[in-house]
Amino acid sequence: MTRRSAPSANEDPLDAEWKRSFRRRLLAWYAKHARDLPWRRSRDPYRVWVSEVMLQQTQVETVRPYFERFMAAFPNVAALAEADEQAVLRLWEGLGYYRRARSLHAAAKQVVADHAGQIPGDVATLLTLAGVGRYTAGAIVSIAYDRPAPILEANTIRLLTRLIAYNGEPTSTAGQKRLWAVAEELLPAKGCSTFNQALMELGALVCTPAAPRCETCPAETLCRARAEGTVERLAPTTKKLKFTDAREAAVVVRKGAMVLLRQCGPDERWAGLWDFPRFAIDAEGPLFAKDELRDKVRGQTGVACDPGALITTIKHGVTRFRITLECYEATYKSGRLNGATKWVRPADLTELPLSATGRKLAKLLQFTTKERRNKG
DNA sequence: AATACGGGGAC
DNA sequence: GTCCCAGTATT
Repeated sequence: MTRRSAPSANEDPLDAEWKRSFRRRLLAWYAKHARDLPWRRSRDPYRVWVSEVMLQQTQVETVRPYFERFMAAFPNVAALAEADEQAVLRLWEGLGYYRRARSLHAAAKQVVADHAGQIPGDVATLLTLAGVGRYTAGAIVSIAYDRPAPILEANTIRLLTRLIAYNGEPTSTAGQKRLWAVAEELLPAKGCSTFNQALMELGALVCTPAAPRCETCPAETLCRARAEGTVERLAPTTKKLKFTDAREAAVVVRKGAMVLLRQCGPDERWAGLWDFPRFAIDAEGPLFAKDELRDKVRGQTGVACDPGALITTIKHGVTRFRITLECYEATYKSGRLNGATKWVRPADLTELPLSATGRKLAKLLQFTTKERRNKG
């Protein structure tokens, strides 16, 4: 185990002149290097809020097109509050973490009902909104309202950890506490909107996880880790997770031109989204799975079917699972649908919000068996 | 303090 | 393949 120097050295108040210098250099750098991002074109609190929620654990380039579409469909908080949740989820499809979309929609209703349609401008009130945590609240207060509120997220955790050469675990409770304090201490009295965005931008473009561009960093001579030569030896700012393999089956039950879909319940993964009947399977391979498929489709939908050929196998990762999804054909035999289940024409699947694998399978259904084979 | 929650980009 | 991403809520 490597001996680290005493953490107490990291707890010292930051030098006032050092802080001024850091702020000045950071802002000068940002003035030159800020990216043109759609959510930076105005400080409308609604736009900032939507962008911040979309950006939670999601990369900027991934969010960009989603943000544009979402704002076109729901240009203000009233429009979002009045929207149908299915429409909101459909626009969120592919972005992941669908609870964000449901929370955002619920919070929009909260804002209309409890705050006269005005997005709150203080952290404490923002924290009462669904899906708004300490980071997002701080981001809205600082970026949209240009008022002092610290932020701490992936980019700035890494940046600040290096800047002060934090020698504990940045992901620990103590580490987070310290880094939030640093974020607050660095915050200028004025210009918090630009400052916080600049902090994140520097983390995203220069103070990167791998191969940070220290030679071009405006804070190079102020950075304690750079001075110590520990930039790439500090404790990681993210936790790694181990994957578990899982085998699942999805079943395309056909009844004439229709296929069977079910809506995921509020307490399961993909809550609110639709998917083909889908479940974990124990049996090995198509020849042995039929009885199990029949039983589980019936249990999940109330419908009896006759399972047939394997259509395709889809591999994908979701949260901590590495899933191998076997997709089977089946024909309807009998039985009535239970609650959240319905028959849908394949062409109409475009209107439903589906999981990524559900969408992949839905797209395949547009083709004949022979065309699918040719696609490999 | 640990875990659940998605999907895709970058290497 | 692995790592990571403008986190939040729940247990």
